[in-house]
Amino acid sequence: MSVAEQCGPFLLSQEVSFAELGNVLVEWFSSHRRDLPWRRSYDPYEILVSEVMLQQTQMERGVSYFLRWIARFPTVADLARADEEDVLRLWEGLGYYSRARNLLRTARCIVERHGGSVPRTLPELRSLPGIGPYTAGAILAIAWNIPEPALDANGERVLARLLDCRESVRSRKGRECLLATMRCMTPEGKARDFTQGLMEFGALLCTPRTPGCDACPLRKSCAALTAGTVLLRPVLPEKRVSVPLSVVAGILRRSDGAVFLRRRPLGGLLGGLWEFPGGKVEKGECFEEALVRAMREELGVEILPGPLLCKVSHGYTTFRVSLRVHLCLFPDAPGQETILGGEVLAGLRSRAASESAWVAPKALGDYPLAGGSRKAVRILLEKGVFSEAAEGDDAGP
DNA sequence: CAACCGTGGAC
DNA sequence: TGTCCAAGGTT
Repeated sequence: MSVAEQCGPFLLSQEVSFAELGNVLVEWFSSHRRDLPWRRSYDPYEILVSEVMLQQTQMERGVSYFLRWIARFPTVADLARADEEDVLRLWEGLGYYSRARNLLRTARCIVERHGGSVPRTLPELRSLPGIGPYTAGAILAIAWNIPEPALDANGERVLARLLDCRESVRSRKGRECLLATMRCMTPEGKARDFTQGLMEFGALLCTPRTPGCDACPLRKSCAALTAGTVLLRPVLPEKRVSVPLSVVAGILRRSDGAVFLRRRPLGGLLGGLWEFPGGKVEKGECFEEALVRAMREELGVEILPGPLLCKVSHGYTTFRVSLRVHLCLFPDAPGQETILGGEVLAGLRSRAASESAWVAPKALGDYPLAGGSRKAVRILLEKGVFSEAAEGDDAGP
């Protein structure tokens, strides 16, 4: 009990032990568990994929991506043989793209260093790229039924409310307190169902805004409910303000109808994804001026700003982007704005090298696109912007 | 420890 | 429409 006293007034009714509360959650899970594809066989590779895929991702989206992924890469060995391009294509739209590249690296490590089977120890799992404390614990508990605590945002919320924990869940003290509580609560031999049950409970009943306290099997033991602080738990860090940002992108069209895409550098924001060229609108600039400058600085081409094709808004963690997509015109080819001259074409090739491609509109779906460009493509295809010119050959990556 | 890395659903 | 938030990890 000293564990809980460290982070809040501990009001748990004295007759009930943590272990018994753990069993209550296991019991609750047995009758409320959702039927998820990886809960059929608890295949360790499938657990690995699902855990990485569902990091910071909502369940419903995760399931559809998971099914597609398993159909394409049924085993670790299949994934280890894959191209990064294929992997990113299957991940497109899920966000946090380093997860996809790390998952591919992890599969290759498992094949090379562990004979193709997912490790069963904490140090081995933690040494794999993209596997942190949560995911390592989740794999041990869910795939192997080994009692290692795996605390995600759902579990943090449930336990912080149960204890009425006043410490921030980001602080070491708060975290240690909740982890210790989770260890105490894990029923003997039931790590798999308890770990999933705690998360499922947080996702379905003990939700952030509208928790179902009336129907909660832990209500008599919940310190936050007694104290009236349920909606104040867990204590989360303050949000940073989201900064508005104006961005412009240009559509370069070749005479055969193909459009120009470039690939973002690996490692940074949206690393490895494709997008229309362009850049930030600096202070004092209008969108058209920024477009001309960006195309000159980044591709070395002189263009005239063409008509506005669409506007897109797109939010990121720390900023929100207002994107405008313009057609690019060429001063040397009046009246032939969709045709790039041979010199311009050669210049583009030498500047952009392998990190760019001319893509037929119908082949745009073959490229993993960054969020803004993906939204723009959807709009432009709906508007029929690309349907005027004849479609040329697919200029693949 | 703080900052960074995406996206879409809920309200 | 805007804000909050999610089955986190890395640097």
